[in-house]
Amino acid sequence: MRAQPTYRHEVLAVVLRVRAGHLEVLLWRRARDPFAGRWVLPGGDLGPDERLGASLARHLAEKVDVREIAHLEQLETRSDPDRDPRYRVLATAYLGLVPSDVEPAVPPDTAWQGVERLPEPGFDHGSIIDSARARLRAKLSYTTIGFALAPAQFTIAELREVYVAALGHQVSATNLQRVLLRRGAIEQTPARLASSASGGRPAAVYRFRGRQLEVTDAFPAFRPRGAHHH
Amino acid sequence: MRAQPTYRHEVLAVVLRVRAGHLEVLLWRRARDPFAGRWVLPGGDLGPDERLGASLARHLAEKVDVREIAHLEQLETRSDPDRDPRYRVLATAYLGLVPSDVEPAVPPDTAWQGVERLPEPGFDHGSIIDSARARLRAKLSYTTIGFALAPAQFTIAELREVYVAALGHQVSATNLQRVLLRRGAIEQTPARLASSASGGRPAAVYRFRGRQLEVTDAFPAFRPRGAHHH
DNA sequence: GCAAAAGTGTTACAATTACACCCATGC
DNA sequence: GCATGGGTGTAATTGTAACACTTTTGC
Repeated sequence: MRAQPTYRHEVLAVVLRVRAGHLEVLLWRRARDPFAGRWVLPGGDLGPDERLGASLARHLAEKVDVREIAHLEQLETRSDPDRDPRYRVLATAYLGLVPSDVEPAVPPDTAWQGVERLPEPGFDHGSIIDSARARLRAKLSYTTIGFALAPAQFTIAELREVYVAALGHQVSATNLQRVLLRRGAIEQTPARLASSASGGRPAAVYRFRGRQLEVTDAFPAFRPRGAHHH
Repeated sequence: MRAQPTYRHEVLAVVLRVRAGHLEVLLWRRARDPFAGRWVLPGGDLGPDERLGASLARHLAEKVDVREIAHLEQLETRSDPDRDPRYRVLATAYLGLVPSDVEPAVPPDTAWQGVERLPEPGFDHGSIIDSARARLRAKLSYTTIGFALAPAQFTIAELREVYVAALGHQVSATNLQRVLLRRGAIEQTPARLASSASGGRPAAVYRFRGRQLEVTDAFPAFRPRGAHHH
């Protein structure tokens, strides 16, 4: 039996957050060729006896405080032999989400970049970011994944801003509140926010009821009534 | 710069079909240890300069006629260092679907096994099969993925049997027909089926309008009316 | 005619969107 | 008081489920 070929394997993180109404991705500026000066996803090589998720946490720890990542899930594995011009390396990408109320300190070569009008990233990282955005948009609709982007406490107006930025289309504050309340995803807290200098009714403060991803709207079609879970 | 570690990498296929009202998975009986005599997923090692998808097609070709696989998508990559007791090997799993009207010839060590009461497979393949079933169930609800399980032409009763087997719960033929017609997923053909010996109205024959996966029900919530795409 | 199987009409129901209106605050 | 922003009431709309009824066949 002849020896089997082996391959380098790297992990990449698409870490997203919403800031000032814009969806941003954590990128890192490459110092050397190939793609010197271009922005790329943080990550690094898989270590011996290391799982992919653990490896990602280890590499991300050099860039951000990993405890601030509220949700992490595997996206996909890229295998194009030419995806890195230097050598063959497989890459498994993850999607990570950071709440908008934490401000992770990042090293000088690292920055949050708005995903709209992003300068073309190096390697195949641009299309990986596209995959991550598509996954996020889909999951916002039928899971409680919003908890990972929203601050711990928020008004409906603030939450709306997060959803608008992540979904890329307008969302009505009224309907957002009612859908998430009916599904049991968020709840009102006793707190009230002071109204702004320009007046207006003080906003109620809400929070997500869980810090775990939950599927609230599975199998929308073909489901007999008895199978409901509300 | 020290040499980076490299890893074996294998591809695995969860190929599913519906037969006589049961969801079945294509499995292969291991001849040698570890897990001798246990059923495992077909697949094999990734080759040099080979993409994951191409590698999967190559390995599957030893088991089935690959042209009969109507849909193939990447599922996830497993990285537990102990998932194979012999050595460390990463595995990328794919989901494949075979229409119920093709009868692929399979080698003697390979068989279609009902996913209910499946004898515990070797390695971590049992949990990979679970992932594949979950993915299939979800996508049946909001995409046209049914085309990959259904025969080229079918009656609504036949299509219903496919959906019941894949979803694992009852589906009404009436509602299935209307939902898929309204979404433009299926269409009626001029053909009629002769009624059975026991009589009854002859069934109309339908077919899926496309052979590609299409998302028919994206973003169920938070979507303003203008954003519809029907 | 009668049983069987397929398909349609219709009603009921649930989820969501849209929008008018009311509420609570600062100035 | 009135502008401002937050929240609720409610109607309109859509999509789906349920089920009775009609259609079309074999015997």
